[in-house]
Amino acid sequence: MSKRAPRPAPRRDTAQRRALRAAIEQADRPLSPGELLGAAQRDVPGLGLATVYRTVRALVEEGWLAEVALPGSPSRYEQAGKHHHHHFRCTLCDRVFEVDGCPPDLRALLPRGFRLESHDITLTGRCASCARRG
Amino acid sequence: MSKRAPRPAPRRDTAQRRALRAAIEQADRPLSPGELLGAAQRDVPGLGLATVYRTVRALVEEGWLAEVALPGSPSRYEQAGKHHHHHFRCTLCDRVFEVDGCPPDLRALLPRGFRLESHDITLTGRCASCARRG
DNA sequence: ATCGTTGCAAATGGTTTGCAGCTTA
DNA sequence: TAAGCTGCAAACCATTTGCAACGAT
Repeated sequence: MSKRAPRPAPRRDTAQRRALRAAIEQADRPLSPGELLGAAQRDVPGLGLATVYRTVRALVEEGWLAEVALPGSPSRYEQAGKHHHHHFRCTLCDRVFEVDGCPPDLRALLPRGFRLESHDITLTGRCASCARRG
Repeated sequence: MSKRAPRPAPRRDTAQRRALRAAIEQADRPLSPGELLGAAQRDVPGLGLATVYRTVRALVEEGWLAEVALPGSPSRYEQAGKHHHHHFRCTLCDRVFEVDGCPPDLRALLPRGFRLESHDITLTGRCASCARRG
């Protein structure tokens, strides 16, 4: 039998990874790679975008981070393991926020014979601060 | 006052555009640029991908075509003007299908102060033919 | 001293644009 | 003919990868 992917190589504890984990833990919303870069560069000024992508990928594989894929906008990332929820994207500031709750009966929308595995709901509009200003 | 975008330049009726419109009209589901290229090349073998993108954009601006943006997958395109609906993407064949209906009360999910402008729901799983086969 | 990790730059994949020639009107 | 179109190749943007230097263990 073929060998299973043996478990991602052991990880080292570097300043870059510590800074990225901290940025995610301190964020109150999912962050894009660019936002992560900016936040983590406060701790590690030389940090490069490639490292952000590599670390994000490693943290996702590790199960610590979750990708938030959005229609027509680059993915954001948030800590994994939260309860089921969806997202809101502000058309003005382009920030993404978590929203609680989920409509029931989504399975009822399915055409006959289709098998539902998951679903994504993205609300779009103005976040509270942008609604106030504009 | 500044001049409004004056209405997209007049359009010419070319074989490429006829082929693309026909492909969209005959499709029973939203198509990706690649799918459109394949379909339209049956009529216009020399058709290039750049022309597909340019034409798609023109048809969208014209209001005849609608973009179907999806989380983590390139956009598909469908005729505009259909009644409100959402989409299903098959994880096996990667085709996208229209699904009717829409859960009520989405506004109830909004955090306080947020203003809702639109929403997208993407269901994911196996389409009928892929569910059967696998 | 290893060997994973990093930054930089080059490579991707999907999409857009510049340009010279072609075509519609 | 003139302007809009088209195909091709180069440019773009977000993301990934090759590689030599770096640094955690």
